[in-house]
Amino acid sequence: MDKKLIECFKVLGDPIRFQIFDSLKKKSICACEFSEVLNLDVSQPTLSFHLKKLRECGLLLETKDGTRKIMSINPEMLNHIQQFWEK
Amino acid sequence: MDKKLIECFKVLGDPIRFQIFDSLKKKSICACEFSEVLNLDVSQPTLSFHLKKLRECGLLLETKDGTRKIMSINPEMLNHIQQFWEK
DNA sequence: TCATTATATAGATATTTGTCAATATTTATA
DNA sequence: TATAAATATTGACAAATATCTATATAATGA
Repeated sequence: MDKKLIECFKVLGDPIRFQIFDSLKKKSICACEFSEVLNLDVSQPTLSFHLKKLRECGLLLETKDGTRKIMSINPEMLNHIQQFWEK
Repeated sequence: MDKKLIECFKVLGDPIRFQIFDSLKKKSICACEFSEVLNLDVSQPTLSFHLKKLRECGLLLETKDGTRKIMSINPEMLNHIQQFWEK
C-alpha cells in the first residue's frame, strides 16, 4: 500500500490544489502569483496552507528567490505517479 | 478545471478506497469479497459507503449477479486519468 | 535601521468525512 | 411465502479539513 501515492491523490483532490499543480505543468511560478494567475478567491494564509500540503506530499519543490518562493513540480514524484497509471 | 478528475483523486486519497481500486486492476471481484481479500478492518456499511464513492465518481462499474455486485474498473475513466498523467 | 514585500503560523470555527450500530431493501431459493 | 444472503440507508458522532483574521517571520532595499 503506497502511502505517498495515496497522500498525493488526497492532496490533488482539492480544486485549488489541483489547479495549482495543473498550472505548474506548463511553467514554474512564484507563490505570490497563483492567486492572480488562477483567479483563486482565497486569502494568503489559505494559499500558503495549500502550497504546504503540495510540498509535504512531495508533489512540489520550492526554490527561494529573495522573499519569493518559486514553486515547481517534483519530477521524481511525477514519474512515480505516471508509473502507477501506465498501461 | 476538470471536476470529475478532481473527484477521482479525492476518492483515491483514502487508503481503503485506494486498495479496492488497486486490487481491481488485476481482476474484478464481488463487493462481499473485498473485506476478506484485502484484510480490511471495516464494517459492511463502511465498505458499502466506500464502494458508493468509487462508483459515484465514475472509477468503478458494477454488474449484478443475483444478490451480489461485481465491481470492476471503468475503462473510460481509467483512460481519462491516464491521459492526464501522460508525458 | 526602518519600511516593504512575501510567506508562515496560531487560534477559532464551520463543514466535511469516515465510522459504527441498527435497520431496510433486494434477490434467490427452500 | 418465509428465510437467508448481499447490499444499502439512516442517524449519530468523533476526527479531519479548509477557511478566516490576526500576527509573526524572513529577506530586501532605501
